[in-house]
Amino acid sequence: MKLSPSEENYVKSIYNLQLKTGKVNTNSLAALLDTTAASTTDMLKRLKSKNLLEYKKYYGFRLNSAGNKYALKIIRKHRLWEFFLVSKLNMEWEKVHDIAEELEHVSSAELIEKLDNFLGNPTIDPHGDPIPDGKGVMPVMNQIALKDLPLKKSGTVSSVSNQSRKMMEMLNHYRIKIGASIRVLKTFDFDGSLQVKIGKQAECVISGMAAQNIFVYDN
Amino acid sequence: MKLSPSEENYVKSIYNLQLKTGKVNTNSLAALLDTTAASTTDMLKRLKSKNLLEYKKYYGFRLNSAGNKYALKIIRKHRLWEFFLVSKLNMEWEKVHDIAEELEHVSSAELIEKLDNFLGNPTIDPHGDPIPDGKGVMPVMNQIALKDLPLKKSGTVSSVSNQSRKMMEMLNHYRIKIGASIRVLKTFDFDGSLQVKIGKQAECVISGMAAQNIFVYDN
DNA sequence: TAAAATTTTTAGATTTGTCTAAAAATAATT
DNA sequence: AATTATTTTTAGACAAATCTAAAAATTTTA
Repeated sequence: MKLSPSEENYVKSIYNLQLKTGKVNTNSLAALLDTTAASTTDMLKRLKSKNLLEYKKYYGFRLNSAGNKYALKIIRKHRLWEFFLVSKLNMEWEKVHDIAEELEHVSSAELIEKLDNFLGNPTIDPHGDPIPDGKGVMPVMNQIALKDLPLKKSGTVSSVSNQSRKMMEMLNHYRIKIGASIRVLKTFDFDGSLQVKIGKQAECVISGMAAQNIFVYDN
Repeated sequence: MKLSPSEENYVKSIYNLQLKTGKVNTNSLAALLDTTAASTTDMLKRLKSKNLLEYKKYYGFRLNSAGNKYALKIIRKHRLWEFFLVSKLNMEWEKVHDIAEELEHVSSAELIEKLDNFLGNPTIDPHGDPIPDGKGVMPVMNQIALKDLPLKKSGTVSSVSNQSRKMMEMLNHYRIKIGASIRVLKTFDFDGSLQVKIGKQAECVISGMAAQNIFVYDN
């Protein structure tokens, strides 16, 4: 079954809200999609009639398994396109989201599987979010603070807890990008700082404070 | 100005019909877009109101310079995406048209310029059609029959006049693909056959009949 | 040139996705 | 528990893009 771009956006947003906050209500969904509660109710009925949603009026709603599957398909497309835009076209990761919002609605399944292969079957997108596989299975990745990554074990930078300009300035200096591989070689108990190796760069030292705010996938 | 996908499809189709047959009328446009004459009239009015079209009812219509420019932008996007699908994702050129029909409506200009660079600024798409440059200028390419290509001069296979299974079988055998580089080394007056070099393959001989039906850009 | 055929346009309806404003149901507060 | 506030749904309208059927204009044919 093929949904319209608009229907797909609702399905995706419901999925995201379910993940993040557990419960979704009409108003929060409307707010996320920058639309009205009335339009949202209309769409909920439509999605129910297409058997993607459990919905009882005034009571609540949530995606059923078909809806979940559909959502994961869109999220997979979105994140693969983001990966493409950053890794192949060298676009900045702050800019790719909006473009991927359009690309994710292109329908060909063959296209997406070939794109996935072309990109080397990545599992994390440029924002550090995991990419579901072709069967819609989200890779389970344990996200931990860099300071808790076992010595010598390599991790993949997944996110930063503090997105301030100062933090960004520092990440920039160390050339730490989301998706970069990182390894802790030594810790200094005196001040909690760590000696790390980032990608193929020369080893360097970062503070415990920084290592507390940088998160990695423990892979 | 940003048009809807539907409006873009009309603009593009008008452009293509103007190129191919010189004159466009409501019915032929409706046929090409697989819609009705009534819908087409509606859209002609819309495009006129957006100043992309000269249109007098019952008299006729054609794109003005803004409409032409817009059409070339869409065609550029379509052909660059086709090139991407074939050259990077290894899709078959018969399959890429429909996917490019969707991709061409993705709006980011930065995306298209970066894609163009990533692909190496190609000038011919996988179907042998020229790709307009970033300013909307169509590369002027002289298309001639392979049999008329001057000796030693290299050309780029642009199209074949006969798309029968038999023709395809032969092209396959010679590994002649659209976009391939080709050079005529010698002609045999006895039967009109030609000795040619295709890409980096070993030299071989093809019949005059074949060379009459294979077209190349004289570059 | 008058009748027939074709092309183009209009009129009115339909679907999708949206909106505002008001009503109904639920939740919070005193 | 009654009132107030919030959330959700309905009712009705609107714009975009489409359709069918009929009318109007143009072209072809006899």
